[in-house]
Amino acid sequence: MRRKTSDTAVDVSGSAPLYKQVEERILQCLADGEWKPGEQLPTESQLAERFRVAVFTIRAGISELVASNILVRKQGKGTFVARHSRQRQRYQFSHVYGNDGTQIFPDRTVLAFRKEAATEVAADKLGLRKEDRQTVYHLTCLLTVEGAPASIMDIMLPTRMFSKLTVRAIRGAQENLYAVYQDECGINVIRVEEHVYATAAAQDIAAALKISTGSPVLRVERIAYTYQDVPVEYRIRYFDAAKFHYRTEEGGV
Amino acid sequence: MRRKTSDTAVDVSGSAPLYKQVEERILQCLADGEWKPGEQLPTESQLAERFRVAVFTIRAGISELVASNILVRKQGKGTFVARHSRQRQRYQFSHVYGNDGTQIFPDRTVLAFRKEAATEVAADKLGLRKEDRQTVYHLTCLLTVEGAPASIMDIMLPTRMFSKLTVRAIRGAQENLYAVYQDECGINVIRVEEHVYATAAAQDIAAALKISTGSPVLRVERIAYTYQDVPVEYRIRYFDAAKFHYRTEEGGV
DNA sequence: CAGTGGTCTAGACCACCGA
DNA sequence: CGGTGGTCTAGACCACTGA
Repeated sequence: MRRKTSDTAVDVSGSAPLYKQVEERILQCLADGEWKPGEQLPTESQLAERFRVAVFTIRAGISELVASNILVRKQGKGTFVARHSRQRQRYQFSHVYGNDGTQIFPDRTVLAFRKEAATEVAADKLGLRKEDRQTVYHLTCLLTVEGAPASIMDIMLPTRMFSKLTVRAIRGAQENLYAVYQDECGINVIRVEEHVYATAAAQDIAAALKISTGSPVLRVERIAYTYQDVPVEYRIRYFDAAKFHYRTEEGGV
Repeated sequence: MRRKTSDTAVDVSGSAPLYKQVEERILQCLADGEWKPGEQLPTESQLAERFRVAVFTIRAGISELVASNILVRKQGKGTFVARHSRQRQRYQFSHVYGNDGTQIFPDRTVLAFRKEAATEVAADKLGLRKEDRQTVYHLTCLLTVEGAPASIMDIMLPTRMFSKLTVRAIRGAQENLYAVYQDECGINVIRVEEHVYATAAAQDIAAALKISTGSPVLRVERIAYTYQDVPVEYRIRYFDAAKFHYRTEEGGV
């Protein structure tokens, strides 16, 4: 009598482990918007009852999502959907550092925000199908550090998903843009993929960064994904290579 | 009677959780060389007995080390110290991709291997103290993909740690150099830190890569660490930016 | 104080491995 | 077949939170 067969919750017929199914179910609830960023999930006991498994099994499922920064546990309070908050873990995905080794926290100035037809490349990166209206919001920003230009940034966002986005919200955002995506559009970025290229600065880039044409720049392309691997943002940033580099870490205790 | 006070194994006096202590203890055994790369650890029951905790607690500790790629579990066989094997997970730390999106698996040609005084930079990166003999093995390799030069690589290794290293072993290695470090010198790399710079190719680099002087190159610096954050390798690679880029991923289910 | 997640135990059965 | 890790249960106490 180890398992019950009349579960309304989890499948038992020899498939994946229960805790994996729990994880999957929770992920589905998140994708469906049942629990939105910042909100509290039911307690572990309640989830155990709902899914008809032991608390341990719920914990195992939640643990995987906590490790992925999708949920956060707060002892004594509850389990919550992670936010790209202004304070905590801000710049979670930022890998660009000053060449003196310090992490940078640039200021953002919106240079342009317009709706336009997606370029072929952008449509491809964002997985926009021909059938869809292939329009995107195109945001161009200048990033500065202590007043000096550090980077020029172009962002493409599918208009279909970001219909509620306003330039006002972007301008008002003090920190992470992903917090804006969450708050304004209910879109939760949970994974990013970055490609880093070394190039010589084209004329327009050089002008924006106030460096000479042809000097080395880092080009950082990013595709950001939400649940179920749906791409939501395509971003290109250029950095003056004389001042900045890209840093990663892998492995470790 | 939840815990015993006469443990020979773990500390109970209100400090870290037992499973963290287990993790720490295992890590210490690894650093001490009690279990070497590829070897099998005692079974979970045996460890539970040795550390005087429940199997669950052992599992929790081991799980963290498995997540860090330091141990591997094989169902039905046992738990083993992870190896930088020739087949599985080879190029665990490699983030360089062809610009067409394919991961590269270059061939390695040793151009030079000599013992020399560490430069100031290298001594710094490798944490060599003034009191120590600051000598390093300096390995220079050419990496090629289908015969075409892809990268020039310089590696600095403290001679004190790598006294058993031979150029023969390096030349004979088909795959990952870290497997050589393990097999020949008993040194286990568990973490790497990389810094990626965009630069214009200097004359010697350009010549080695058969590109024109001043064209954009990626410079990838790496510091590799073993247990307890001891740096063991300082590596610099240059790639033709027209053919290669650097790729990372973060987050995700 | 009650309720939450955090840690831990004892014990069960399962899936896989190799002799 | 016995031994390994993989999953799961039921239940306990602890540490933290906020009313």
